[in-house]
Formats: sequence, structure tokens, C-alpha cells
Amino acid sequence: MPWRIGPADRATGQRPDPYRVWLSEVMLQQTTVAAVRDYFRRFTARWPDVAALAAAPDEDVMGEWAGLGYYARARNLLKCARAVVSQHHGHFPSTREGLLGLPGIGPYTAAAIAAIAFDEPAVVVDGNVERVMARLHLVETPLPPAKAELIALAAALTPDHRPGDYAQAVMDLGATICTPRNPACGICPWAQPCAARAAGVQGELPRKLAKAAKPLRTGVAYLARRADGAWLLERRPDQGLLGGMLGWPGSDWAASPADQPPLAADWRDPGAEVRHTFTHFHLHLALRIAEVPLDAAPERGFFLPSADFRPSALPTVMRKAYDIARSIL
DNA sequence: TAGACGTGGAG
DNA sequence: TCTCCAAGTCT
Repeated sequence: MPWRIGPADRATGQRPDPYRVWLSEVMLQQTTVAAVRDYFRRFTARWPDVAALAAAPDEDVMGEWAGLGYYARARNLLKCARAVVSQHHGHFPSTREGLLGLPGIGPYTAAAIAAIAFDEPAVVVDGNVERVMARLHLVETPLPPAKAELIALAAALTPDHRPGDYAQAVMDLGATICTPRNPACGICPWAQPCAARAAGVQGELPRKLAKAAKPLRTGVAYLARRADGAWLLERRPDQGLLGGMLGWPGSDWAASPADQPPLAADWRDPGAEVRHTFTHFHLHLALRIAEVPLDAAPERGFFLPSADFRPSALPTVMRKAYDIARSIL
């Protein structure tokens, strides 16, 4: 993984760059390694250190993050980079407690950075560690109530020697061997002491409380292309869903939203809607598409010139709408 | 403290 | 097609 240093460098006492550790850990929050890899490469190529990132315009960072999800992470990433520069002389705090004070850094990320970048024996507990501990110690209590117990069990195993390598090793074990489904107990180095394995319930742990069903919300989005190729977009407010990202003007997303076009035009119905599922609801988004003249004066949003418009800077639901509009215009 | 907050891949 | 979920944080 591009954010790790090799064993040869590690053997010389070299530490990984705290900036790269921080960036990778934030990207990896609730996100798979496969999804993060290319984003990490693009971010570090464009912004090689925390000072460069802190100096970047908001819209550049949000656009580079587009598609990775949980956009509050990108907003907090910038806040954090700027705080490190302005309040910590451009250096990340080296302790769990110091890191916890920064935006977007919670208990897991603070411990991970402290252990991996600064060799602090912090207790690193993510979903992988929770799963490994629940199985190793046969914890039947469901998550999230079991959280405190699992942290205590993880703390009892955390070594003072090479805590960063230990933390990554347990997370790697969870990601590759002690997986949620069909764990590979036959090649697991902890198969012998594993209580869940002995009881034959390893595939059922950790237990989890049932989640709420996702309601259906609907909405309408308006995609207007001006005669010169510019698209009518708007910047979404910083708070809430897709906060700070570009999007198409349209209705709210609700059980039965009211809607109002952003400008007068001959709106066409493409006959296809966008279906998208967020963490807590399903969305059916109807589309209205129009070609408008150069002097069109929108009541909402702004025309982004085609030379400045990259579909990759849109969140996925907005890019799905764009793909449909482009196919019929 | 429980709910808000994205996405793409696996089964 | 559908559910689950992945290296969580914020409010």
C-alpha cells in the first residue's frame, strides 16, 4: 500500500511520514483499501505535504475527493491541515491526546496515527480489531454495546514494542483472514487460542443489533446545458448531505418534495430516473433536461464553463444524472 | 446517544 | 436485485 514504508526502511528506524499516515487513515474511514488507493496517489501527487494541502482552494480538494463519499471527511481534512499549519507549526501532534483535538480525527484515527507514525503504544480499535477480539474472546454481546468491552480486550493485548506494526498486523488479519464472512481459520495464526473457533461460532461474531430499514425519498434534478456548453450547477451548503459538493439544482429529497425549476426553459423528461442508495435512505431522482440560450438567467446556481467542468468532480448521484443527460443531448 | 453521513464490491 | 458492509466522526 502506497502509504506504508517497506521493512528495510523500517529496520533502519525510519518512520512513515505523519502526513501520509493521517491522509490514508482519514481516507480509510469506512472505506476499502481498493477504493482509497488511487485517491491517495492523486492527493499526494497534487499536495505532497500538509502545507501544500492547507493552501489549496476548498473547491479543488472537494473536487478531488468526489466519488470517495462521506464528504465531511474532506471538509475536515482541510480544516485539520490548516490547523496543523497555523497552530502546530506544520507538524502533526505526536500523541493520541494531541491528535484528538484536530477536526476529523476521532478515537480510532488518533490512536492509529500515534502508533504508526510516532511509535506510541496507543490502543487502535477499528472494525477489524472489534471483529478479531470478539472472536478471539468469544464475546456474544452485540455491537455497539460491546464496544467498551472490546476496547478493553484490545488494550490488554497492545504491546509496548512496535505498537504501530502490531496495530497494522491485527487490522490486516481482520481484513484478509478473520473476515466478516467465511473467515480463513485454516491459515490463521491465532486459530489455536481463538475461543469462537473452538465453539464453532466464528462466522456469527461479532453479533450486531438490527439496523433501521431505509425509507424511500424522491426528488427532481434540473440539468441545463447552455448553448456554449456550460452546465448549470450549484454549490451545496457545507452542512448536511453531500455538503460542500457540486450538484444539480432541484427539489429537496423527501417523501413528497415540492419542486421549482431554476430557470424557465423547455424541460424534457428523459424517461429514465436515477436510483441511488445512501447510508440511510433510497433515492429515486427524476430528471428534467434542457438546452438553453446564451442569455439564460438562472434563479439558482451558476453556469460552469465546459472547460472548467469535470464530471469526476461530482458526487456519484450527480454524475449518474449527468451520464443520462449527456446521452440524450 | 442514536442518527446522519457515500460508495462500490461481494455474496 | 438486494442486503451487507469497510481501517469512523460528528452532533
